Amino acid sequence: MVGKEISQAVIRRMPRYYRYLGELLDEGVERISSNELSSRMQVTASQIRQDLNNFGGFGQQGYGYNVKYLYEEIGKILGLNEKHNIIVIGAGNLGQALANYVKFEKLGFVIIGLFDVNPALKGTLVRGIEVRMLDELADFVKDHKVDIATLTMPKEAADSVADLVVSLGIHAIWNFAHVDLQVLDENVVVENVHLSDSLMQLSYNIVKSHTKE
Amino acid sequence: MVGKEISQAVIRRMPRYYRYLGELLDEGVERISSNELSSRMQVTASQIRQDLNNFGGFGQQGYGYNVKYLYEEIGKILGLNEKHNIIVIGAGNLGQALANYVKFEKLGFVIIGLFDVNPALKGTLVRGIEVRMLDELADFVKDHKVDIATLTMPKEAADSVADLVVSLGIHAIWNFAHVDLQVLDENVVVENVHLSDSLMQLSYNIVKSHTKE
DNA sequence: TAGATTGTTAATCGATTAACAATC
DNA sequence: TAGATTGTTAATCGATTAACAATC
Repeated sequence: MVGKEISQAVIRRMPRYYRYLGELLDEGVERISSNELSSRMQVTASQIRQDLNNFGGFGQQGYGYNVKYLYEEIGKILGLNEKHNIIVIGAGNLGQALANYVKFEKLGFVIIGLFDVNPALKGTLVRGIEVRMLDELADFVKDHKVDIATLTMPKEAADSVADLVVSLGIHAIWNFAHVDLQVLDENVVVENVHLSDSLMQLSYNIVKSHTKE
Repeated sequence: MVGKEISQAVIRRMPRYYRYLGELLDEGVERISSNELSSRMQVTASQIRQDLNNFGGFGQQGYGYNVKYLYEEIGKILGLNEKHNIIVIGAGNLGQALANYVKFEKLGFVIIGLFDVNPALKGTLVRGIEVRMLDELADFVKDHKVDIATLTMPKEAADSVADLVVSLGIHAIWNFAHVDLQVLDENVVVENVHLSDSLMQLSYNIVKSHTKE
């Protein structure tokens, strides 16, 4: 059954709600109204209520939202109630940086494997994880549950690696390669992080702010 | 003078146009119609024409767009005709990974300095750039033109470092710390890269694709 | 009960798509 | 000139905001 489709605009905001609720929880705040949250987050209270009601009625009239409950519910919506095993393909600087990120693990994303094609890296340890060669991936996937494949290799190689991971049954790709992956399989979800696009957007805004003055 | 405001939705698409036009240029394609580009990029031809016409009439009726010309014009819109000097504050794994990214340099973004507060890192060389201590930043900024400060430190420190760089006259921040920076100065532009938000969005889509089946 | 605040419907605003006159 | 394709206006669609009845 397919529920009513929730727009990407809403989904992009959910992690931010999750973060703010986490902070409130740390501060010991027990309940919060859409109005208070609104002034903290600089979004309208109306949007908060609309966004949340895409997923269910988490609040209570006259009371507001219970912080802990809402935090946990959003966590579930985002799939954070389950562990996700991640592999990183491309053990260069970025791949290693990602493997070293402790924060991800706190959210339930555990990096269990690092792969590369460069024989010089074989066996290198990154945060206790040894770098394997890409041709060992098929065997690795047989022995380990892999939920997400992170791609950090140069763009020229990205499409063929994406094909490989999909053929091995991995259904989620976190793509840092600067291409639009040609993944035809409908069941594969792809999330792109295009760092140079982000830098160009910043650069655009710099130009704009100069012409304003 | 302030021109009509161009929406963020449009600006987010510009780097993608730039990328596709670069590819066409490499392929030796001289001209392209909004229709051909449309089928390559999987967006509507109408949107392409609308987007471009926010910035000017770059095409020619009956002909289409000259690839080289349009590529260069979008480059100018994105500020890529000028070099940008970048410093990275936080010389941990991510900071070092960013400093090692050759791709940015090709786009005119040159990393000229690396800073940290950890004395153990002092003097370490990353791609020929030595890591300096954060208290040397004020002097560094006097001697070097710094266009963009990249923040990769833990979120707890991000706000005070943002204040520091702004007080030193840096007007653009590329923020990787997982907070919404409280920069009050209207003239400072901030671009956020929230990697864990991205991972959570992926995770959401994984959950969704499972419930669909 | 009265007051507060949600959940939800209606109104507005903005972004995308369609259509077509202008023009190369 | 005829054909092609832009630039731009008009129509549609979707997302945000406002309003308010439901209800705790």
